[in-house]
Amino acid sequence: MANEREVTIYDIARELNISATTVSRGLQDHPTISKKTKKKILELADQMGYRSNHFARSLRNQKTNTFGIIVPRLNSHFMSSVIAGIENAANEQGFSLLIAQSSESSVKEASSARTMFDSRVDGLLVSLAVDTTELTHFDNFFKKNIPVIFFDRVQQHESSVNILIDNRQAAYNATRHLIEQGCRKIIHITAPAVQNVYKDRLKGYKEALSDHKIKFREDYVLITNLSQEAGATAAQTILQMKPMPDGIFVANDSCAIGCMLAMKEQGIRIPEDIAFVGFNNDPVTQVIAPNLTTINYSGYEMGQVAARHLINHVRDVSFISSTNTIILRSELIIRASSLRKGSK
Amino acid sequence: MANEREVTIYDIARELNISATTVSRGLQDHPTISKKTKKKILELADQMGYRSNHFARSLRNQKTNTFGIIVPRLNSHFMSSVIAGIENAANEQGFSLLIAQSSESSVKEASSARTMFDSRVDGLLVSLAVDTTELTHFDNFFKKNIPVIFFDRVQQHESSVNILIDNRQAAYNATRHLIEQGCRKIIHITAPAVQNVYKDRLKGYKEALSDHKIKFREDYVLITNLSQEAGATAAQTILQMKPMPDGIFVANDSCAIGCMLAMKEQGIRIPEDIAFVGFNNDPVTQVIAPNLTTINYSGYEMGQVAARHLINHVRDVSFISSTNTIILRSELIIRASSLRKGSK
DNA sequence: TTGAAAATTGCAACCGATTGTGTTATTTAT
DNA sequence: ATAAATAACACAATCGGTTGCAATTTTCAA
Repeated sequence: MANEREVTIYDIARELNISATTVSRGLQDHPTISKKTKKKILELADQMGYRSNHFARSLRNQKTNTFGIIVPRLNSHFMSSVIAGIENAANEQGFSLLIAQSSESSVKEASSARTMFDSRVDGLLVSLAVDTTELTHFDNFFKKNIPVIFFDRVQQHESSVNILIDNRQAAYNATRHLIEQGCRKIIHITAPAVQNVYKDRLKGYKEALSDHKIKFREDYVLITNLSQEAGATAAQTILQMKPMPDGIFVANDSCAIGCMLAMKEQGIRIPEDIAFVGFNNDPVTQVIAPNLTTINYSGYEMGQVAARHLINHVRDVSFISSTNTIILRSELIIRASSLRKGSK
Repeated sequence: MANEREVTIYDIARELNISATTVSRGLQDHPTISKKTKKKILELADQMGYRSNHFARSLRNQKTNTFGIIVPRLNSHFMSSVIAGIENAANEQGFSLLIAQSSESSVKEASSARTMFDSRVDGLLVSLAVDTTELTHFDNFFKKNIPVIFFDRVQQHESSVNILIDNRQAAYNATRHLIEQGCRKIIHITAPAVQNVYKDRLKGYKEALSDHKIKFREDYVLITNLSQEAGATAAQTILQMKPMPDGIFVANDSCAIGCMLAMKEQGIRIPEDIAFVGFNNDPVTQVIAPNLTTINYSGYEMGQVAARHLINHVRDVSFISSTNTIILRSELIIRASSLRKGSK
């Protein structure tokens, strides 16, 4: 079972009695090679089982045909949808993916970025860790003009594109929905306003309140890490408030779930006592009783859009990088957790 | 913002008035280079911001320092844990990861394998798609002696290693638990016995029945695709059985959940009317009411073990490949979905 | 038939790192 | 002090493909 040597363009050239140059050009469909020669090359290449050597090509071209992806975690429905979308668009165009997770740590994020940089990826797709406050660890990329696209959890940077939803509007709709269901004392559970995902959601929440003449209360905003456990902890805090709040808008589903479970355990009725709205439309929202009202948006699509944009950017040198932000659609999905009988 | 040229070993060599050979060897900590020279090289390299060129090195070494991973889906808690584990072990040793998902299609799996092959990964970690019946699409790897490790969803192959849990035993324990809870008419919902994960679970189920003098009934085994929707469909089938079964062992959690939800909707009480046991210990098992009894095993660990094994295999030429199968620990976690009051 | 434009194809350098072999400098032994 | 052994480093070929420019062949109008 000895390793047979790989077939190279030189082997093909020798066989055909032409130069490696011609083979190389023939394989690339270069216009100066005659159709006849091209055909011969292609056929023989196929027959001999030729496969191009990425490294030789990358070494010469200074291009890798690989994108790096850095996400906080892989294990959410949303993120794996995004990756599926990216994969779909990237594979279609012959790009490979190098994937890393930051585990919500900006330190790990920086180290992954470094790895990606050293791997010479042609572009980077990033959703930021929750504690990432600045983007200096991407400076390498910016300096070398390697395109970086941020999605979902983004931050403004002059030389990169952001792809996300209108978090302010989505949060506004969520909050307004709670208000329309008769809620007046509405809690907002979210993460530190470092990421503007959360900043914007808070803004939307505030605006909805204000538009309905409900006074914003600082103590109604609970800052957590949005984990399921954090939801349970928040529940304890909320249950001790007097008077008891009657609505909760949580900035993600799993935290909302944690909160709901803890409340249910205390005998709180949902939505009668407290109505809930989450964010992301994770499948678990349809497992919990009552089903969780939430904001839905397509990770798959976001991934596709991000990848396609990146591909365009890489392919087209003259790509007009005036695009700064791309906003995708999102919608409120109303389920039992927020539907109060006898309301309005 | 012009792209500055990369620093190469030649630049370092010129600066230090030594040869590139020495720089290369110095960087590799080669024994024939004096400590003094090494130190100088390392320092200057660092100072000049040198980073080694993967491609040049790969081209020369015929090694990529990259592993390929192919999994059915990324969006399960289990799989993302596995990947986290792999990432942890691989990064530690300086390996990069190329990740692809087969979406449970052996066709996509084959195409991903091809991509990985063309990318010249040094090794492959695979969890098979549910409909993969043969491994010919990995022949390329086998032929070239590129190590392939299968995990969780495995198939026997003379030249590859399998890493998994004892599915037969786990299923046996799950079924025995149901029997001990007083169940006598126990359904098993699973996938086609193409993957021996499912074959073994079925075997364990049968053995537990037989050991407790319960007759195995062919019609109590429901073959599905194990999706949540399939669980709901299965529920309808089961509800029409007379007499009604009193226990269900499902080969994964999300299908179990789908089934439970559909049953609850029909007013079936769990576990009083029907007891449930799932498989995987997905977080959602602790969201559903009642919480789902399930089989727990660590994806993270499985990933680490798989990656470490692969690294050893790649590093050590003389690695004794007598290892064929590695079995990891698993355990039954008993929760409310199967705990019947008043039973034994 | 001839000369020039157009169409094809080849030469050779280059991308950056690695390594077998040879060379020079330094020790050690005699 | 001199031969022999050892340490430290350099030469040059190699991995496989790409590309500017030159060389050759074909085509076609005059």
